[in-house]
Formats: sequence, C-alpha cells, structure tokens
Amino acid sequence: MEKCTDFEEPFTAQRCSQSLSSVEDALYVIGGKWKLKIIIALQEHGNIRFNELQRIVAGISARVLSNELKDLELNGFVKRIVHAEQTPVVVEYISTDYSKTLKTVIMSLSEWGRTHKRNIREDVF
Amino acid sequence: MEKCTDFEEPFTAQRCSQSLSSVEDALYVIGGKWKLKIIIALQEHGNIRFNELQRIVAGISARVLSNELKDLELNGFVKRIVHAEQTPVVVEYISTDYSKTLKTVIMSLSEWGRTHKRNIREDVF
DNA sequence: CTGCATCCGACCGGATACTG
DNA sequence: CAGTATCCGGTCGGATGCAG
Repeated sequence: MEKCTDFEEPFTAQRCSQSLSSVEDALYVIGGKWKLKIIIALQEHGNIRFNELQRIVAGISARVLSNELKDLELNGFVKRIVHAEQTPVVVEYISTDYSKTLKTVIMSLSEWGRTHKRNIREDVF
Repeated sequence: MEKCTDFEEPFTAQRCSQSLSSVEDALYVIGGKWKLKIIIALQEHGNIRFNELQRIVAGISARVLSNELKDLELNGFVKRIVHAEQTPVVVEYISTDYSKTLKTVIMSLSEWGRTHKRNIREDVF
C-alpha cells in the first residue's frame, strides 16, 4: 500500500495499488508460455500459415499451437482466414487490430529482455 | 519482417524484428503463472513475510511460493532476510533494485489489463 | 497442408504431515 | 512462523495416425 513513491506520475498511488489485480487480468489472457510469442510472430509477419507459424515459434508442437490459436481467436487477437477455393485447403492467420493494443506491452517487454540479456552477459549473477 | 510500421520511433524496424527473441528472454525469467504477481506484491508492500505474501498472492500454495521465491532470488529480484535473533525465526522478503527495472513492464501490463477488463465488460466478445 | 483424436508418459502442483 | 517431504491425482504435451 505504501511504497508507491517508486512510481512517478501520471500513475497515482491508487492506481499503483491496483496493478496486481490488473496485471492478473492481463496475464489471464496473454499469459502462458506461447501466447505472446505467437502474437508477436503474427505481428511481425503479415498473413502467415500454420506450418510457417510453427516454424517461427520455435519449439511449439502442432497440437499446442492449434489450441493456442483457438484461444487467441476467441479473445480477438487473431483472425483465421480459410481459402476454400483451393485444395488442399490453405489457411492463413493474421493479427487483429485489437492485438495492436498490446504494442506498449510488447515494447517494454522486449526492451527489458534486451537489457536483461546484456546484464546477464556482463555481470554474472 | 515488414509490418514494422506499426511501431513508431525510437523503435526501428531492425529492433522490431528482434522483439520475439527479446521477449522470449524476458519471459524466460519473469514468465510463468506467479513470478510477476510476486514481484508486484513485493514492490507494493515493503518488507513482507512468507505467510503474508501467500495471503496477498491469492491462490498460491506454500510449496509453489517457496520454489518461486528461490527462483526470483537467484535471478536477483528478491532479497531474503533472516532475523535469526528471534524464535520462531522471522524471515522477510524484499524486492531488490533490479526488480525496479521492471517498472515499465508492469506499468504497461497493468494499464493494458485495466483497459482490457473495461472492454470485456462493454463489448462482449 | 491443416489440423483433430488418441494414447500415454512426465511433471506440475494440491493436500497433508512434519521439522526447526 | 517458515518452510520441507511425501504422496498422488490431474493436466500438459509429445508422438503417432488419420481425415478433409
């Protein structure tokens, strides 16, 4: 409840004390091992197909990727586009406008990750 | 590789295309169900003891909290302080300066979470 | 190609009991 | 209080096979 002096404006003490709850809400949707990685991969490439996506998100299995994509689609982060006119069927995934609202989150996370890696290399904890 | 126009300065296209890797590095350390929540709880309160922490991070079991704290200590996010002069032993946990570098990450995540919750309430996806 | 169904082992983590 | 040890059920997820 105290200790909010670490955070400067425009984040008030009141907002600060609610960050746990809000972060929980965020992690509920984009938490987990793969969600953010998939969202990023989809943002960096335009339309992208299942197998290509699996190649980019290194280490993920088809089954897990499939489930994650369903989740992400339900939550409005991903659009699934089926090109039915062809055989075999071509399916493309594309990130939605709503996933763009994660821009700041992804920015700060990648910034921190980059800095952290540098720290690790220099100091050894 | 393209599509980086969504991101404005000072984040160049080159940095953008590396965000997947950097975010992976970040998630490797602060990813998972509990890590960030614990870090936030420790930042919001000053020194804090094990059971109190378990109460604040709702839903976590003693075993998991214990393991997570070891992890966080190894990675320099948490300091463990033992007050040996008393019996029973009093142990306090406190967040380190390094965990303050996560400020921006936590900010953006909680901001997003707050907005997302509002969106969910209004539109129903 | 794009997945889903099934099998099955690994491991995550809850409950409980116990120690210092 | 601050954890640890053990047990054990549930889930996660890899491998494989199959379908559209």
